[in-house]
Amino acid sequence: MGRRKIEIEMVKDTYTRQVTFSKRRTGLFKKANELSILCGAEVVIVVFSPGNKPYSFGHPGVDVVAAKYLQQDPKSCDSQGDPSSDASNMDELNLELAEVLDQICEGEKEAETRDEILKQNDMTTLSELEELRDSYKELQDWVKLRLSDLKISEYMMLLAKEPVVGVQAKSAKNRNRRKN
Amino acid sequence: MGRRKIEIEMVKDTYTRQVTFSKRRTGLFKKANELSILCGAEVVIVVFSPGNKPYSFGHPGVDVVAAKYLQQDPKSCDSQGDPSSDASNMDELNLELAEVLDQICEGEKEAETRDEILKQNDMTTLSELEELRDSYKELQDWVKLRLSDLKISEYMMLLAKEPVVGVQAKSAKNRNRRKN
DNA sequence: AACTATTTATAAGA
DNA sequence: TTCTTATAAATAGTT
Repeated sequence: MGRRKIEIEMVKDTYTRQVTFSKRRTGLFKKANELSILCGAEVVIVVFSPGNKPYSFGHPGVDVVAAKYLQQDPKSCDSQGDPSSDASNMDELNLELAEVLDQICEGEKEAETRDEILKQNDMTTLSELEELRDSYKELQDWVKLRLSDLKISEYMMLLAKEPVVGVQAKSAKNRNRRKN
Repeated sequence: MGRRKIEIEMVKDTYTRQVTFSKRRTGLFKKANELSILCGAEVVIVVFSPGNKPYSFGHPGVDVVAAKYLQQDPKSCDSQGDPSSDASNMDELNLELAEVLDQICEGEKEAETRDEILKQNDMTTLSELEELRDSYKELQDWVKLRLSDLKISEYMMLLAKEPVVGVQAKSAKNRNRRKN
């Protein structure tokens, strides 16, 4: 949308890239603001500049949006990546969070199914006992795996920055992944 | 940018508002994608439609960018659209998250303890069976509770441009979905 | 879902 | 960085 048409690819010149970022970030936030007003929509944006500086936009208060987001069923969330060209790779990345949440929901359902089975059986034979033990261990493994993933990918980075009383040392121990 | 100029204010007609939302959300995500490619920037967007459906965009990935954002010094973040932010409360958020993390670690340790016990016993008596069952159910409950916390923590971090007071470790109560 | 008259965003230049 | 402006891109109203 300027004097010349440009290809959508990394701007090579550093200076030009900075300028482009500033202009387009401004434009993006403006669009977000208009969207929220025109449609009564709630929007949150977080952007990192090429120089790794963070910028954010939020309307209305982020906490309000957060509260709402928490009440959604993860499966109902649409997630979009590159709207035009080679989107396949990015769509995958976009769906990361949703997939994790999906797994969580599935795991919950599985656990309840097992629970139901337990209620209906008398569990007096040894074979059943072993089945139970297997389920139990399976559940444990699932918990450990999921916990490790989430902790490492989300929590540790948070805690790394600003020291949190008492927890850092403890969590550091558990940081070692249990070998997959 | 259309046949006529419009004022930036809530579109009154419901249908028109829906259409406008769809068009503009698409445009917003496209712009975000272009920004990320042109400038090598990282972007995360979360939007709620007027019908309260959530949509999200993220490059390279929602969780990655969110985690990175939280690494930053809150005070260095530019914020637009909601100027009423105060980074000093970030500590509180961190503390809440720390509590959750703490509980997770403890629970994990408990689980491992149980695992050890299981390995050392032969589990042939009925009483032991019942113990196992109790442990199993306890673990399940723990998972359900902890999972809720994780979800909340995750989202809070995603959306935590502003410190959100009270990432309750007990908010699991409010999260009764999947009831079968 | 398409179409297009206009408005809006912005690339290059200053 | 800020402004100017020619041009590309987005989109409001229409079909």
